[in-house]
Amino acid sequence: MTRRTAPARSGRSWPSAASPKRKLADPILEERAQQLLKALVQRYIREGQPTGSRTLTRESGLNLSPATVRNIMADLEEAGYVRAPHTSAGRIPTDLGYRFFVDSLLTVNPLREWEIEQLRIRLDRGTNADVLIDSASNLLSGLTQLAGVVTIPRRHTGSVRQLGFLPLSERRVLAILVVNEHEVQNRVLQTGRDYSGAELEHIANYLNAEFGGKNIEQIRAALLDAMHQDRKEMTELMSLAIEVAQRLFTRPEGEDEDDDYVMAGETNLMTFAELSDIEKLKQLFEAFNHKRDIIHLLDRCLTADGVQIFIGQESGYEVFDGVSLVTSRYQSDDGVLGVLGVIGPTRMPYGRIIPIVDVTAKLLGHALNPHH
Amino acid sequence: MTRRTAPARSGRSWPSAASPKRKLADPILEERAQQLLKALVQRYIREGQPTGSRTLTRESGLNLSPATVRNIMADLEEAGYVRAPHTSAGRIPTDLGYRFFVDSLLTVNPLREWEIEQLRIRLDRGTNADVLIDSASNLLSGLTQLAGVVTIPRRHTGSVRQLGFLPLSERRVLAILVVNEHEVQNRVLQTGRDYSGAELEHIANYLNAEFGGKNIEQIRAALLDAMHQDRKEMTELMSLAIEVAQRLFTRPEGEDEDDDYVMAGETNLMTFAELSDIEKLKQLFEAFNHKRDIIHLLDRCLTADGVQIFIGQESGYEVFDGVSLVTSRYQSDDGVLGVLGVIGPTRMPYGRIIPIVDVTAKLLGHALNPHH
DNA sequence: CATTGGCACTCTATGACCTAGAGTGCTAAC
DNA sequence: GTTAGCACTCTAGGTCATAGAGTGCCAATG
Repeated sequence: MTRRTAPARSGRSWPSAASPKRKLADPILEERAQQLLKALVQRYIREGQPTGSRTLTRESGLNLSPATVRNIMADLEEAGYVRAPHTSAGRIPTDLGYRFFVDSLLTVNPLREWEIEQLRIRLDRGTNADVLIDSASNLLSGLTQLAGVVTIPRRHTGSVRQLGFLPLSERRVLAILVVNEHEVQNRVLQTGRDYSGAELEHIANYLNAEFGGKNIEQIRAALLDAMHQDRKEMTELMSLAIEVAQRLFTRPEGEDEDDDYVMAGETNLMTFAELSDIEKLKQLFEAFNHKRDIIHLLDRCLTADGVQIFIGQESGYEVFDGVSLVTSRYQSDDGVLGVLGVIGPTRMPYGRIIPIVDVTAKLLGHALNPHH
Repeated sequence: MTRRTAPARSGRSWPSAASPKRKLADPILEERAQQLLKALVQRYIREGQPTGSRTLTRESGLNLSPATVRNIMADLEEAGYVRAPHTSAGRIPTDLGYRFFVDSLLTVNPLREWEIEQLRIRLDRGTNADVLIDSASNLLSGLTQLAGVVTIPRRHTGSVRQLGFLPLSERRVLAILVVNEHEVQNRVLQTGRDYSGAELEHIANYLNAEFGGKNIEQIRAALLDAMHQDRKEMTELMSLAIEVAQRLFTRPEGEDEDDDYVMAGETNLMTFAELSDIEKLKQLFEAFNHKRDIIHLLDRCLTADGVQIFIGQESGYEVFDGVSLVTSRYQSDDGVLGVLGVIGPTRMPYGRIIPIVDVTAKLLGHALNPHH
């Protein structure tokens, strides 16, 4: 199991030095406090209800009286790890409590070999990329009974395999770009003058020879170079080709935001008590539809390897109150392709979710490897 | 305003002959009953609460005592047009009541000229079809504060403008199909043997000459014809071309269901009291995600012109309990393209919704006309 | 001096009970 | 055929009492 890494902005650690008032500095007490916190979080994830000191003594395995537990809980509350919904309820974890739990207390249950095998079968190489993305998101949602989300790989990471043109009408040419073996992109170019079929074919040949196998970033760089060369040194064909390629690889205006994601199982979230507030639920679903914020959030996970977790409002978005996100980026041999993950109530079984996300990311990345 | 037509299976009319027990046969009473039903439905759409006899006397404009109204209401209840949630609440309309209301009692408020103008601006010709579809669905949802839905035009209605091939690797050829001026389809063909670029170009030329301008249905028919001709009579080129075209226009297996729709504003439905039952809401949203049933329902609207209305479970789907659908098909000069509409609680202001759907359908159809 | 038993206190959830109000159905009078 | 009157029903909402869970604090303890 890969080590879980905390998102950059919230990489908090247990405040052993920053003891708020009294005993938490004592290593023994601290150990006990951790055990209790662990028991509390686990139980809350299971039952969804506040837990009192009496129950906790039983559950934690520690040999302590309820009174002692009460003292410790008071400390934990002061430190911000737990809170009481009202005076005479038990305690429940805060976001900070969950954070400490997933960073330091969590024991992960790895998937069984046959479960991985199941996943592997359903994420088979050689299937169309779009279908794979869909499958992955459905698998995530199906296995976890939460919402699954997978970002669609960015276009410009793929390498161009082939390039062709098709004259449409005067001054309009359809450019076809085959990326990554299977993926096809089309773009209609308005040209300054007519091009004959033969001309287009020559241009295509030239560009294929020049740029075949490179990825779009590289091609852009090469084009920039070519621009700065003296036109005199080029054949007419070359400069024509460069001009066309320029139009082709310069992203049209509004289209720079081609990021998108696929989500499945959102409806699973409707059954959770913590989201039964319909207004909140509505706002969450609106965020899903809006996509921009979610994309932004997911993009933040592109930088770090391994499984990452956003707990509640840590993400910075209000709608994520009570909601957590477990993600991992997925990558093929060509590099990072995107991010996938699971969205659910903060009270989710992390020990099960994390390996699912982890393995799915790896298998999806593998399945998207360019064929040889 | 176009006349609203009832869906085929529910084209009920007022049972003037089938009077259940007593006075409904009397034309005067019938008239009054209708007026009362109208007042009841209108008020319920506005207020969302059961209405009693006293209120109804005031609201209906009729000069009757509450006691008389009570009698009439009892008749209407027996006939199935209204019902009482409990003994001492007022009455609310049943699905049947709504049906009669929209078929015979409804007065539609046409849109103001400037409202139409607004719509026209936002559904401008010359925009990309996908963007238009999105806009339409957003407009529907925005204007009505309900969920807007637009089916994506079926592929095979468009006419093929151009056709080209791009050799990928040995035995794999990318076929490019330009349909309807702007829309591009790609398909990878696994071929039995290698084809040279020149061969492919010849084939493309032949097929373009043969099939350019025809729509996909026509092409399939032509291909079927060609199949039955004696092979001996064809040049090798022709038979090659036919073979390739066969593969190209024969829809791959699982892909026959390429129907799809775009929905916007589903979240608007979450605020309605009649859907506050979270389990029901969940099922409805699952139906939206599932798509198949919804598509099937929308497809039923393809056959009839004008605005159509499905009220509650009339549609035959349980999830539509308490939910109605107002639709219209939209069409360009080339024929019917698809269906659009609004989904909302049965208690929706039909008088406003109907013209919105009607006008949007017309404008969208117009905007999707092939350019000249 | 950390731990614990004891105790007073607080807060919630639940159910019983009551009442006001809205609306009905029926009957008898008009 | 219509209506006034009346007994009846049902709900929404409020009050009240109670049981139960859990706390915080204090004084006792090993």
